[in-house]
Amino acid sequence: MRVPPEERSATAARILQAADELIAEVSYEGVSMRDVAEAAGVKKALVFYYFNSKAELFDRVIERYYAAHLGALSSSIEGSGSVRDRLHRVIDAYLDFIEANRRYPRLIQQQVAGGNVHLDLIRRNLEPLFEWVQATFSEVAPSHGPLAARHFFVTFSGIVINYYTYAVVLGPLWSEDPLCPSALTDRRSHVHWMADLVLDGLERERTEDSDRSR
Amino acid sequence: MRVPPEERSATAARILQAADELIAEVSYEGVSMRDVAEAAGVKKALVFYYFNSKAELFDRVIERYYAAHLGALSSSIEGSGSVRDRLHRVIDAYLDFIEANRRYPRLIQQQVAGGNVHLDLIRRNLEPLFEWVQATFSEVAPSHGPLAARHFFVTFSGIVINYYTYAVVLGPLWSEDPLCPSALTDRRSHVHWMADLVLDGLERERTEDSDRSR
DNA sequence: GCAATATTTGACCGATCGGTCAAACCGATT
DNA sequence: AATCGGTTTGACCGATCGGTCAAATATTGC
Repeated sequence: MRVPPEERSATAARILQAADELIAEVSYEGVSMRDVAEAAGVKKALVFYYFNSKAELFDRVIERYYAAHLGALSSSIEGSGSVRDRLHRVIDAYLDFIEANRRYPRLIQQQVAGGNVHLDLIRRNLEPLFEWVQATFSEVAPSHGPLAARHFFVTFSGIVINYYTYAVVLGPLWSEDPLCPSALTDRRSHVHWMADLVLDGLERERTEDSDRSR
Repeated sequence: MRVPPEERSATAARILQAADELIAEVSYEGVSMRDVAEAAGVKKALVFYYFNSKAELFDRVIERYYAAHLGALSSSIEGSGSVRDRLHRVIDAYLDFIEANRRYPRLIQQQVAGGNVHLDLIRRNLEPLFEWVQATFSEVAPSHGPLAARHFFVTFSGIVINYYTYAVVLGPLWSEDPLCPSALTDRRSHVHWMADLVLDGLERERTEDSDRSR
Protein backbone atom coordinates (compact mmCIF):
# COMPACT_ATOMS: atom_id res chain seq x y z
CA MET A 1 0.00 0.00 0.00
CA ARG A 2 1.28 3.41 -0.96
CA VAL A 3 1.78 6.13 1.60
CA PRO A 4 -0.35 9.25 1.07
CA PRO A 5 1.61 12.53 0.60
CA GLU A 6 0.48 14.11 3.86
CA GLU A 7 2.15 11.35 5.84
CA ARG A 8 5.49 11.79 4.11
CA SER A 9 5.82 15.54 4.35
CA ALA A 10 4.69 18.08 6.92
CA THR A 11 4.33 20.60 4.11
CA ALA A 12 1.95 18.30 2.27
CA ALA A 13 -0.03 17.97 5.47
CA ARG A 14 -0.30 21.75 5.72
CA ILE A 15 -1.50 21.94 2.13
CA LEU A 16 -4.09 19.27 2.77
CA GLN A 17 -5.33 21.05 5.84
CA ALA A 18 -5.61 24.34 3.96
CA ALA A 19 -7.60 22.59 1.23
CA ASP A 20 -9.76 20.99 3.90
CA GLU A 21 -10.64 24.31 5.51
CA LEU A 22 -11.23 26.16 2.26
CA ILE A 23 -13.38 23.48 0.67
CA ALA A 24 -15.57 23.16 3.76
CA GLU A 25 -15.84 26.94 3.91
CA VAL A 26 -16.78 27.46 0.27
CA SER A 27 -17.01 24.47 -2.04
CA TYR A 28 -14.92 22.37 -4.40
CA GLU A 29 -15.61 24.50 -7.47
CA GLY A 30 -15.41 27.71 -5.46
CA VAL A 31 -11.82 27.15 -4.35
CA SER A 32 -8.85 27.51 -6.66
CA MET A 33 -5.49 25.83 -6.34
CA ARG A 34 -4.00 29.30 -5.92
CA ASP A 35 -6.27 29.86 -2.92
CA VAL A 36 -5.12 26.59 -1.41
CA ALA A 37 -1.46 27.37 -1.99
CA GLU A 38 -1.76 30.84 -0.52
CA ALA A 39 -3.61 29.57 2.55
CA ALA A 40 -0.86 27.00 3.07
CA GLY A 41 1.87 29.63 2.65
CA VAL A 42 3.26 27.89 -0.39
CA LYS A 43 3.52 28.41 -4.13
CA LYS A 44 0.93 26.86 -6.36
CA ALA A 45 3.33 24.54 -8.20
CA LEU A 46 4.16 22.83 -4.94
CA VAL A 47 0.57 21.84 -4.46
CA PHE A 48 0.75 20.00 -7.77
CA TYR A 49 4.05 18.48 -6.72
CA TYR A 50 2.44 16.65 -3.80
CA PHE A 51 -1.09 16.22 -5.13
CA ASN A 52 -1.13 15.75 -8.86
CA SER A 53 -4.42 17.45 -9.59
CA LYS A 54 -7.22 19.38 -8.00
CA ALA A 55 -9.47 16.33 -8.08
CA GLU A 56 -6.80 14.24 -6.36
CA LEU A 57 -6.30 16.80 -3.61
CA PHE A 58 -10.02 17.02 -3.13
CA ASP A 59 -10.34 13.23 -3.03
CA ARG A 60 -7.69 13.04 -0.33
CA VAL A 61 -9.62 15.55 1.77
CA ILE A 62 -12.89 13.67 1.73
CA GLU A 63 -11.35 10.20 1.74
CA ARG A 64 -9.57 11.12 4.96
CA TYR A 65 -12.83 12.29 6.50
CA TYR A 66 -14.67 9.21 5.39
CA ALA A 67 -12.01 6.91 6.77
CA ALA A 68 -12.01 8.80 10.07
CA HIS A 69 -15.79 8.72 10.15
CA LEU A 70 -15.95 4.99 9.61
CA GLY A 71 -13.16 4.43 12.12
CA ALA A 72 -14.92 6.50 14.74
CA LEU A 73 -18.20 4.70 14.25
CA SER A 74 -16.95 1.16 13.74
CA SER A 75 -16.28 0.38 17.39
CA SER A 76 -19.68 1.63 18.44
CA ILE A 77 -21.37 -0.16 15.55
CA GLU A 78 -19.78 -3.53 16.23
CA GLY A 79 -20.65 -3.58 19.95
CA SER A 80 -23.52 -5.55 21.38
CA GLY A 81 -26.27 -4.80 23.87
CA SER A 82 -29.92 -3.86 23.68
CA VAL A 83 -31.17 -1.92 20.70
CA ARG A 84 -31.57 1.09 22.96
CA ASP A 85 -28.02 0.90 24.27
CA ARG A 86 -26.59 0.41 20.82
CA LEU A 87 -28.54 3.34 19.35
CA HIS A 88 -27.45 5.72 22.10
CA ARG A 89 -23.88 4.57 21.70
CA VAL A 90 -23.82 5.15 17.94
CA ILE A 91 -25.43 8.56 18.37
CA ASP A 92 -22.79 9.52 20.92
CA ALA A 93 -20.03 8.30 18.65
CA TYR A 94 -21.45 10.25 15.74
CA LEU A 95 -21.75 13.43 17.79
CA ASP A 96 -18.27 12.96 19.21
CA PHE A 97 -16.88 12.59 15.73
CA ILE A 98 -18.63 15.70 14.47
CA GLU A 99 -17.48 17.78 17.41
CA ALA A 100 -13.92 16.63 16.79
CA ASN A 101 -14.34 17.32 13.06
CA ARG A 102 -16.38 20.48 12.88
CA ARG A 103 -16.09 20.81 9.14
CA TYR A 104 -17.47 17.36 8.43
CA PRO A 105 -21.20 18.25 8.42
CA ARG A 106 -20.71 21.03 5.89
CA LEU A 107 -18.52 18.82 3.73
CA ILE A 108 -20.91 15.91 3.62
CA GLN A 109 -23.92 18.15 3.01
CA GLN A 110 -22.05 19.78 0.15
CA GLN A 111 -21.37 16.34 -1.25
CA VAL A 112 -24.94 15.17 -0.96
CA ALA A 113 -26.56 18.36 -2.22
CA GLY A 114 -23.90 19.38 -4.74
CA GLY A 115 -22.88 18.01 -8.08
CA ASN A 116 -22.90 14.26 -7.93
CA VAL A 117 -19.31 13.90 -9.01
CA HIS A 118 -18.28 11.74 -6.09
CA LEU A 119 -21.64 10.11 -5.57
CA ASP A 120 -20.39 6.59 -5.08
CA LEU A 121 -17.72 7.79 -2.66
CA ILE A 122 -20.41 9.30 -0.44
CA ARG A 123 -22.47 6.17 -0.83
CA ARG A 124 -19.62 3.93 0.27
CA ASN A 125 -19.23 6.20 3.29
CA LEU A 126 -22.88 6.17 4.32
CA GLU A 127 -23.54 2.55 3.46
CA PRO A 128 -22.11 0.87 6.59
CA LEU A 129 -24.05 3.20 8.86
CA PHE A 130 -27.15 2.67 6.78
CA GLU A 131 -26.77 -1.09 6.93
CA TRP A 132 -26.28 -0.90 10.67
CA VAL A 133 -29.48 1.11 11.16
CA GLN A 134 -31.27 -1.27 8.84
CA ALA A 135 -30.10 -4.29 10.85
CA THR A 136 -30.59 -2.74 14.28
CA PHE A 137 -34.04 -1.32 13.68
CA SER A 138 -35.23 -4.51 12.03
CA GLU A 139 -35.60 -5.89 15.57
CA VAL A 140 -38.01 -3.17 16.61
CA ALA A 141 -39.46 -1.65 13.43
CA PRO A 142 -41.65 -3.06 10.65
CA SER A 143 -39.85 -4.07 7.48
CA HIS A 144 -41.82 -1.69 5.31
CA GLY A 145 -44.18 1.27 5.44
CA PRO A 146 -43.74 4.64 7.18
CA LEU A 147 -41.93 3.10 10.16
CA ALA A 148 -39.42 1.06 8.19
CA ALA A 149 -35.80 1.17 9.30
CA ARG A 150 -34.61 3.27 6.38
CA HIS A 151 -36.86 6.13 7.34
CA PHE A 152 -35.24 6.24 10.75
CA PHE A 153 -31.83 6.28 9.15
CA VAL A 154 -32.68 9.41 7.18
CA THR A 155 -34.53 10.91 10.12
CA PHE A 156 -31.70 10.51 12.60
CA SER A 157 -29.06 11.49 10.07
CA GLY A 158 -30.98 14.70 9.57
CA ILE A 159 -31.45 15.32 13.26
CA VAL A 160 -27.80 14.78 14.02
CA ILE A 161 -26.13 16.53 11.11
CA ASN A 162 -28.51 19.37 10.29
CA TYR A 163 -27.97 21.06 13.62
CA TYR A 164 -24.39 21.92 12.74
CA THR A 165 -25.06 23.23 9.27
CA TYR A 166 -28.09 25.23 10.32
CA ALA A 167 -26.26 26.58 13.36
CA VAL A 168 -24.05 28.75 11.16
CA VAL A 169 -27.07 30.28 9.49
CA LEU A 170 -29.45 30.55 12.42
CA GLY A 171 -26.96 31.31 15.15
CA PRO A 172 -27.52 35.08 15.02
CA LEU A 173 -31.24 34.51 15.56
CA TRP A 174 -30.65 32.48 18.71
CA SER A 175 -30.15 33.72 22.20
CA GLU A 176 -26.99 31.64 22.49
CA ASP A 177 -24.13 30.48 20.27
CA PRO A 178 -25.39 27.12 18.95
CA LEU A 179 -21.86 25.70 18.96
CA CYS A 180 -20.81 26.69 22.48
CA PRO A 181 -20.23 23.75 24.84
CA SER A 182 -23.43 24.14 26.85
CA ALA A 183 -25.53 24.39 23.69
CA LEU A 184 -23.87 21.28 22.30
CA THR A 185 -24.63 19.22 25.41
CA ASP A 186 -28.21 20.45 25.19
CA ARG A 187 -28.35 19.32 21.60
CA ARG A 188 -26.88 15.95 22.51
CA SER A 189 -29.56 15.50 25.15
CA HIS A 190 -32.15 16.48 22.60
CA VAL A 191 -31.03 13.81 20.16
CA HIS A 192 -30.95 11.16 22.86
CA TRP A 193 -34.41 12.25 23.98
CA MET A 194 -35.61 11.81 20.42
CA ALA A 195 -34.02 8.38 20.25
CA ASP A 196 -35.78 7.20 23.42
CA LEU A 197 -39.00 8.69 22.14
CA VAL A 198 -38.77 6.76 18.89
CA LEU A 199 -37.91 3.48 20.58
CA ASP A 200 -40.77 3.90 23.05
CA GLY A 201 -43.09 4.81 20.19
CA LEU A 202 -42.07 1.74 18.19
CA GLU A 203 -42.58 -0.46 21.23
CA ARG A 204 -46.06 0.97 21.68
CA GLU A 205 -46.79 0.28 18.00
CA ARG A 206 -45.78 -3.34 18.45
CA THR A 207 -47.95 -3.96 21.52
CA GLU A 208 -50.89 -2.23 19.85
CA ASP A 209 -50.41 -4.43 16.81
CA SER A 210 -50.36 -7.61 18.86
CA ASP A 211 -53.39 -6.41 20.80
CA ARG A 212 -55.24 -5.81 17.58
CA SER A 213 -54.31 -9.20 16.16
CA ARG A 214 -55.52 -10.90 19.30
CA MET B 1 -42.35 47.89 -8.43
CA ARG B 2 -40.21 46.70 -11.29
CA VAL B 3 -41.15 43.65 -13.28
CA PRO B 4 -38.56 40.84 -13.21
CA PRO B 5 -37.16 39.79 -16.63
CA GLU B 6 -38.75 36.36 -16.64
CA GLU B 7 -42.22 37.93 -16.56
CA ARG B 8 -41.54 40.16 -19.54
CA SER B 9 -40.05 37.63 -21.93
CA ALA B 10 -40.61 33.95 -22.45
CA THR B 11 -36.97 33.64 -23.46
CA ALA B 12 -35.87 35.13 -20.15
CA ALA B 13 -38.09 32.62 -18.39
CA ARG B 14 -36.39 29.78 -20.28
CA ILE B 15 -32.98 31.12 -19.30
CA LEU B 16 -34.03 31.36 -15.67
CA GLN B 17 -35.33 27.82 -15.71
CA ALA B 18 -32.13 26.53 -17.27
CA ALA B 19 -30.12 28.31 -14.58
CA ASP B 20 -32.44 26.87 -11.95
CA GLU B 21 -31.92 23.31 -13.13
CA LEU B 22 -28.17 23.60 -13.58
CA ILE B 23 -27.51 25.29 -10.25
CA ALA B 24 -29.57 22.74 -8.35
CA GLU B 25 -27.79 19.97 -10.24
CA VAL B 26 -24.27 21.21 -9.64
CA SER B 27 -23.71 24.46 -7.73
CA TYR B 28 -23.39 28.18 -8.25
CA GLU B 29 -19.64 28.15 -8.79
CA GLY B 30 -19.81 24.95 -10.78
CA VAL B 31 -22.06 26.38 -13.47
CA SER B 32 -20.86 28.87 -16.07
CA MET B 33 -22.94 31.40 -17.93
CA ARG B 34 -22.05 29.52 -21.10
CA ASP B 35 -23.58 26.38 -19.62
CA VAL B 36 -26.75 28.27 -18.79
CA ALA B 37 -26.97 29.80 -22.25
CA GLU B 38 -26.42 26.48 -23.96
CA ALA B 39 -29.02 24.74 -21.80
CA ALA B 40 -31.50 27.47 -22.67
CA GLY B 41 -30.68 27.19 -26.38
CA VAL B 42 -29.43 30.75 -26.51
CA LYS B 43 -26.17 32.64 -26.92
CA LYS B 44 -24.30 33.74 -23.82
CA ALA B 45 -24.64 37.49 -24.48
CA LEU B 46 -28.41 37.18 -24.33
CA VAL B 47 -28.21 35.89 -20.80
CA PHE B 48 -26.41 39.08 -19.83
CA TYR B 49 -29.00 41.09 -21.77
CA TYR B 50 -31.79 39.91 -19.48
CA PHE B 51 -29.86 39.30 -16.27
CA ASN B 52 -27.01 41.71 -15.87
CA SER B 53 -24.60 39.42 -14.06
CA LYS B 54 -24.15 35.87 -12.87
CA ALA B 55 -24.88 36.93 -9.31
CA GLU B 56 -28.09 38.63 -10.38
CA LEU B 57 -29.29 35.58 -12.30
CA PHE B 58 -28.46 33.38 -9.36
CA ASP B 59 -30.25 35.74 -6.98
CA ARG B 60 -33.37 35.61 -9.12
CA VAL B 61 -33.32 31.81 -8.98
CA ILE B 62 -33.22 31.56 -5.22
CA GLU B 63 -35.35 34.63 -4.56
CA ARG B 64 -38.08 33.06 -6.61
CA TYR B 65 -37.84 29.86 -4.59
CA TYR B 66 -37.82 31.71 -1.32
CA ALA B 67 -40.85 33.78 -2.26
CA ALA B 68 -42.68 30.64 -3.38
CA HIS B 69 -41.65 28.86 -0.20
CA LEU B 70 -42.91 31.63 2.03
CA GLY B 71 -46.10 31.93 -0.02
CA ALA B 72 -46.76 28.22 0.25
CA LEU B 73 -46.20 28.19 3.99
CA SER B 74 -47.82 31.49 4.94
CA SER B 75 -51.42 30.31 4.75
CA SER B 76 -50.67 27.26 6.87
CA ILE B 77 -48.62 29.32 9.30
CA GLU B 78 -51.23 31.98 9.85
CA GLY B 79 -54.07 29.57 10.55
CA SER B 80 -55.31 28.77 14.02
CA GLY B 81 -56.23 25.58 15.82
CA SER B 82 -54.52 23.31 18.33
CA VAL B 83 -50.75 23.06 18.33
CA ARG B 84 -51.09 19.56 16.95
CA ASP B 85 -53.33 20.61 14.09
CA ARG B 86 -51.13 23.53 13.22
CA LEU B 87 -47.97 21.44 13.23
CA HIS B 88 -49.44 18.79 10.97
CA ARG B 89 -50.73 21.49 8.65
CA VAL B 90 -47.35 23.19 8.33
CA ILE B 91 -45.62 19.87 7.75
CA ASP B 92 -48.08 19.03 4.99
CA ALA B 93 -47.60 22.44 3.42
CA TYR B 94 -43.82 22.04 3.54
CA LEU B 95 -43.94 18.58 2.00
CA ASP B 96 -46.40 19.75 -0.66
CA PHE B 97 -44.10 22.59 -1.55
CA ILE B 98 -41.07 20.35 -1.82
CA GLU B 99 -42.88 17.83 -3.97
CA ALA B 100 -43.97 20.65 -6.28
CA ASN B 101 -40.41 22.06 -6.27
CA ARG B 102 -38.15 19.04 -6.35
CA ARG B 103 -34.98 21.05 -6.69
CA TYR B 104 -35.62 23.15 -3.62
CA PRO B 105 -34.07 20.80 -1.01
CA ARG B 106 -30.82 20.55 -2.92
CA LEU B 107 -30.72 24.31 -3.47
CA ILE B 108 -31.30 25.22 0.16
CA GLN B 109 -28.84 22.60 1.41
CA GLN B 110 -26.25 23.98 -0.99
CA GLN B 111 -26.90 27.41 0.39
CA VAL B 112 -26.65 26.37 4.00
CA ALA B 113 -23.60 24.15 3.59
CA GLY B 114 -21.82 26.11 0.88
CA GLY B 115 -20.02 29.39 0.81
CA ASN B 116 -21.91 31.85 2.93
CA VAL B 117 -22.23 34.41 0.17
CA HIS B 118 -25.98 34.73 0.48
CA LEU B 119 -26.20 33.96 4.15
CA ASP B 120 -28.64 36.69 5.06
CA LEU B 121 -30.88 35.77 2.15
CA ILE B 122 -31.20 32.24 3.51
CA ARG B 123 -31.72 33.61 6.96
CA ARG B 124 -34.54 35.86 5.81
CA ASN B 125 -36.10 32.82 4.18
CA LEU B 126 -35.88 30.56 7.20
CA GLU B 127 -36.66 33.20 9.79
CA PRO B 128 -40.49 33.27 9.50
CA LEU B 129 -40.67 29.50 9.77
CA PHE B 130 -38.26 29.56 12.67
CA GLU B 131 -40.27 32.23 14.45
CA TRP B 132 -43.41 30.24 13.88
CA VAL B 133 -41.92 27.09 15.39
CA GLN B 134 -40.58 29.17 18.25
CA ALA B 135 -44.02 30.68 18.93
CA THR B 136 -45.98 27.47 18.43
CA PHE B 137 -43.77 25.21 20.51
CA SER B 138 -43.56 27.77 23.30
CA GLU B 139 -47.02 26.56 24.31
CA VAL B 140 -45.89 22.98 24.78
CA ALA B 141 -42.10 23.04 25.19
CA PRO B 142 -39.80 24.51 27.83
CA SER B 143 -38.18 27.82 26.95
CA HIS B 144 -34.66 26.49 27.28
CA GLY B 145 -32.67 23.27 27.57
CA PRO B 146 -32.68 20.21 25.31
CA LEU B 147 -36.41 20.44 24.63
CA ALA B 148 -36.49 24.11 23.72
CA ALA B 149 -38.45 25.11 20.64
CA ARG B 150 -35.41 25.87 18.51
CA HIS B 151 -34.18 22.31 18.77
CA PHE B 152 -37.44 21.10 17.31
CA PHE B 153 -37.11 23.57 14.49
CA VAL B 154 -33.76 22.13 13.48
CA THR B 155 -34.93 18.59 14.12
CA PHE B 156 -38.03 18.81 11.96
CA SER B 157 -36.26 20.79 9.27
CA GLY B 158 -33.75 17.98 9.07
CA ILE B 159 -36.39 15.27 9.06
CA VAL B 160 -38.37 16.93 6.31
CA ILE B 161 -35.64 18.14 4.00
CA ASN B 162 -32.90 15.54 4.39
CA TYR B 163 -35.03 12.79 2.95
CA TYR B 164 -34.98 14.36 -0.48
CA THR B 165 -31.27 15.10 -0.61
CA TYR B 166 -30.29 11.72 0.77
CA ALA B 167 -32.74 9.97 -1.55
CA VAL B 168 -30.56 10.76 -4.55
CA VAL B 169 -27.54 9.22 -2.87
CA LEU B 170 -29.12 6.27 -1.09
CA GLY B 171 -31.78 5.43 -3.62
CA PRO B 172 -29.73 2.66 -5.26
CA LEU B 173 -29.34 0.98 -1.87
CA TRP B 174 -33.08 0.89 -1.27
CA SER B 175 -35.55 -1.67 -2.42
CA GLU B 176 -37.71 1.07 -3.89
CA ASP B 177 -37.27 4.44 -5.57
CA PRO B 178 -37.39 6.88 -2.63
CA LEU B 179 -39.12 9.49 -4.77
CA CYS B 180 -41.89 7.36 -6.26
CA PRO B 181 -45.41 8.31 -5.14
CA SER B 182 -45.92 5.44 -2.73
CA ALA B 183 -42.55 6.02 -1.07
CA LEU B 184 -43.36 9.71 -0.68
CA THR B 185 -46.69 9.04 1.03
CA ASP B 186 -44.86 6.62 3.34
CA ARG B 187 -42.36 9.34 4.14
CA ARG B 188 -45.15 11.82 4.78
CA SER B 189 -46.74 9.41 7.21
CA HIS B 190 -43.38 8.92 8.87
CA VAL B 191 -42.95 12.66 9.45
CA HIS B 192 -46.46 12.99 10.84
CA TRP B 193 -45.84 10.00 13.08
CA MET B 194 -42.72 11.72 14.37
CA ALA B 195 -44.69 14.92 14.97
CA ASP B 196 -47.33 13.14 17.03
CA LEU B 197 -44.61 11.31 18.90
CA VAL B 198 -42.88 14.55 19.84
CA LEU B 199 -46.08 16.27 20.92
CA ASP B 200 -47.08 13.26 23.04
CA GLY B 201 -43.60 13.15 24.50
CA LEU B 202 -43.68 16.84 25.39
CA GLU B 203 -47.09 16.41 26.99
CA ARG B 204 -45.75 13.55 29.08
CA GLU B 205 -42.79 15.73 30.12
CA ARG B 206 -45.15 18.44 31.30
CA THR B 207 -47.34 16.17 33.41
CA GLU B 208 -44.26 14.53 34.94
CA ASP B 209 -42.92 17.96 35.80
CA SER B 210 -46.11 19.05 37.49
CA ASP B 211 -46.25 15.73 39.38
CA ARG B 212 -42.74 16.27 40.60
CA SER B 213 -43.40 19.83 41.72
CA ARG B 214 -46.46 18.73 43.67
C1' DG C 1 33.94 18.07 -0.23
C1' DC C 2 30.85 16.43 -3.94
C1' DA C 3 27.19 14.22 -6.12
C1' DA C 4 22.69 12.57 -6.00
C1' DT C 5 18.12 13.34 -4.40
C1' DA C 6 14.14 15.74 -2.80
C1' DT C 7 11.86 20.13 -2.39
C1' DT C 8 10.46 24.71 -3.92
C1' DT C 9 9.93 28.26 -7.11
C1' DG C 10 8.84 31.52 -11.20
C1' DA C 11 7.57 31.65 -15.64
C1' DC C 12 4.63 30.04 -18.79
C1' DC C 13 0.65 27.39 -21.34
C1' DG C 14 -4.03 26.88 -23.50
C1' DA C 15 -8.67 26.98 -21.94
C1' DT C 16 -12.27 29.02 -19.78
C1' DC C 17 -14.18 32.42 -16.84
C1' DG C 18 -17.60 36.68 -16.34
C1' DG C 19 -18.58 40.57 -18.87
C1' DT C 20 -18.86 44.24 -22.86
C1' DC C 21 -20.16 46.14 -27.24
C1' DA C 22 -21.26 47.27 -31.78
C1' DA C 23 -23.58 45.41 -35.30
C1' DA C 24 -27.22 42.51 -37.26
C1' DC C 25 -31.88 41.13 -37.00
C1' DC C 26 -36.78 41.46 -36.15
C1' DG C 27 -41.73 42.79 -36.24
C1' DA C 28 -44.37 46.69 -35.85
C1' DT C 29 -45.68 51.83 -37.15
C1' DT C 30 -45.90 55.41 -40.19
C1' DA D 1 -39.61 52.22 -48.02
C1' DA D 2 -37.89 54.17 -44.06
C1' DT D 3 -37.43 53.87 -39.33
C1' DC D 4 -37.64 52.62 -34.78
C1' DG D 5 -37.38 49.89 -30.24
C1' DG D 6 -36.63 45.55 -28.61
C1' DT D 7 -34.00 41.18 -29.37
C1' DT D 8 -30.13 38.32 -30.64
C1' DT D 9 -25.61 37.49 -32.03
C1' DG D 10 -20.32 37.10 -32.83
C1' DA D 11 -16.24 38.94 -31.71
C1' DC D 12 -13.55 40.40 -28.27
C1' DC D 13 -11.59 41.79 -23.43
C1' DG D 14 -8.65 41.08 -19.23
C1' DA D 15 -8.51 37.91 -15.48
C1' DT D 16 -8.25 33.61 -13.72
C1' DC D 17 -8.51 28.74 -14.13
C1' DG D 18 -5.89 23.95 -13.73
C1' DG D 19 -1.65 22.27 -15.07
C1' DT D 20 3.48 21.90 -16.79
C1' DC D 21 8.39 22.38 -16.66
C1' DA D 22 13.01 23.66 -16.28
C1' DA D 23 15.78 25.79 -13.19
C1' DA D 24 17.00 27.08 -8.47
C1' DT D 25 17.43 25.67 -3.79
C1' DA D 26 17.78 22.45 0.37
C1' DT D 27 18.82 18.06 2.01
C1' DT D 28 20.86 13.79 2.22
C1' DG D 29 24.40 10.04 1.53
C1' DC D 30 29.08 9.11 0.70
